[in-house]
Amino acid sequence: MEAPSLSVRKGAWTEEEDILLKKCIEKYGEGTWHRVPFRAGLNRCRKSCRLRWLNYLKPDIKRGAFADDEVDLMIRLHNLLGNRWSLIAGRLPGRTANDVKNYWNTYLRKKMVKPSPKLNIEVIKPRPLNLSVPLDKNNNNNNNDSDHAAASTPASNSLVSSDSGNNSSYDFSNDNNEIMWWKNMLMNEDEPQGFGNNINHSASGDQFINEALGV
DNA sequence: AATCTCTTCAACCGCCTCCGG
DNA sequence: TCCGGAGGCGGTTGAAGAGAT
Repeated sequence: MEAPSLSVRKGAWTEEEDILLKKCIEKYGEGTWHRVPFRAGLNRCRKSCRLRWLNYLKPDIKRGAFADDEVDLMIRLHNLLGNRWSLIAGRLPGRTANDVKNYWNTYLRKKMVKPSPKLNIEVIKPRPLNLSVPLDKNNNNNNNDSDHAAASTPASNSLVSSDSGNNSSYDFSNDNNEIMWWKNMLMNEDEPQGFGNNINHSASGDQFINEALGV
């Protein structure tokens, strides 16, 4: 619960507040959000500070319209994960969960007027598949198929290659299982039987992600 | 030009999970 | 083991701008 401090400020952030928050994060780093309002001299709650930073002020945030390949990837991930916006955003470098959620609710939900049986997903429990095909770092196993655009896009590069840049997505370079799982999922998303067979539906997506991230 | 309606997206709210004491 | 605080997430709201009438 928030400390019922005398009238914590709400609503739109001012430029001045943004500057204060930015300076504070630059100085102390992210985290310990409960201390941020005090450190920054802001009359805002910790959640508001965190949200403002993550959704707007963070330097690597990508602004502007979603590219076709980002949308394609988003749809595929949504088919796999459901409304797990933070997980989806984690695979879209520079995009925030809020961006993804807003985009989905604004544009894509309209298109999915009635959820097809395929979209009526029970959230799968992602886990690495045992693929015998070695993963080519250039992802050339199936890249002749235009429908697999996601696998050759900058966004998805973070899925299949070492992503040592400063974006916030997970660096999969040390986890071939993770790489292969995602690769397989994205490529076979049109063929439910393609990924359903080897999946243990007893675990949760979170569990998988945690395992994959080694947490 | 004025008013109404729709769209967009930043921000808030409430809940859940995790972790340390 | 229990409890409280902090972090994080998804759903929802509402203000502002754009477009339509």
